[in-house]
Amino acid sequence: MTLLDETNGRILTLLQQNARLTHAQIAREVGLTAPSVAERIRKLEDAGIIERYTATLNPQKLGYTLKAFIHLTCPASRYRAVQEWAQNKKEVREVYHVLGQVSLMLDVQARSIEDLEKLVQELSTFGTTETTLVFSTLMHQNMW
Amino acid sequence: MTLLDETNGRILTLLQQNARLTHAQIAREVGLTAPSVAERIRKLEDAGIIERYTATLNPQKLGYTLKAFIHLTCPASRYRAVQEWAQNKKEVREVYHVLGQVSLMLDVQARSIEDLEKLVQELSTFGTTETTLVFSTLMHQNMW
DNA sequence: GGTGAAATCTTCCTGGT
DNA sequence: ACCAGGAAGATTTCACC
Repeated sequence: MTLLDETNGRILTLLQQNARLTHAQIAREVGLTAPSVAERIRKLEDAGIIERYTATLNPQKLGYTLKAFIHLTCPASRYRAVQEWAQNKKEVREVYHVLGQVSLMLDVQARSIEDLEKLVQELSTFGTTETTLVFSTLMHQNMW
Repeated sequence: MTLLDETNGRILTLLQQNARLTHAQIAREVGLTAPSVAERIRKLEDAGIIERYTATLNPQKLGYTLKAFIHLTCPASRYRAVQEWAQNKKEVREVYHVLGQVSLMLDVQARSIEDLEKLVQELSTFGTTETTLVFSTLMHQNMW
């Protein structure tokens, strides 16, 4: 068996849709037994294809009503400082190092416009920022 | 009990770190019994705070060696067409509707530069594009 | 790689405080 | 809201193909 055959593809799709499915439930879907599904999943984990299992929370319900991307242009020597600053901010979801004039891109969420303003102000100490506010997410796709 | 007390916060943190933890394991961590943890999780799900449980796959291991954001400026009347196009593309992870001159922002992955070029070319039929290639992800933060 | 069966653990349900 | 106990079901391990 190759690690990315049809059956494992279906297992990956199922686990992306619901990571708490039991091996028995998955086994029924793909036409195998539970131990055999468990073995396949273990190999996918060992190979690093499955990185982790995570619960996705609803930002709105936690008070984060705004989502934005902040492009930060700053010297590479400040990257570490930005990263350390970001570590303590629940508002910062991800920090990307990107190619081009803009050097860092931050995926952020905020509880209010004032909250967002504060983030941008603090980031301004590192370099120049450009903020793109998100209206809505039109689509989300699974990986497999 | 309020739905977002200290205990539920810890449960949410644990489930974000590993969505496949058993109720018994979580119960040991937070000092409760399994049925009581199960009840709390059920309420968090019902309230929509927990949206879903998902397996996170490693894009690299699936052949997606490139990550990029594509900003697409196009008339609002084309949004639906873009969305339909994106639906059939495994390369497109998310589509955001954003404020400003740029109207849509696509989070994409590609297997090669040629693959990325093809995406950009196809998107060009909807409007003007600007692509930001991602070097690396410096940080990822949990929500709670 | 896969199965089937036994031992162990988890979950689900009920009833009690 | 939480706990305890028991039934039902899931996981894990192992011998076998």
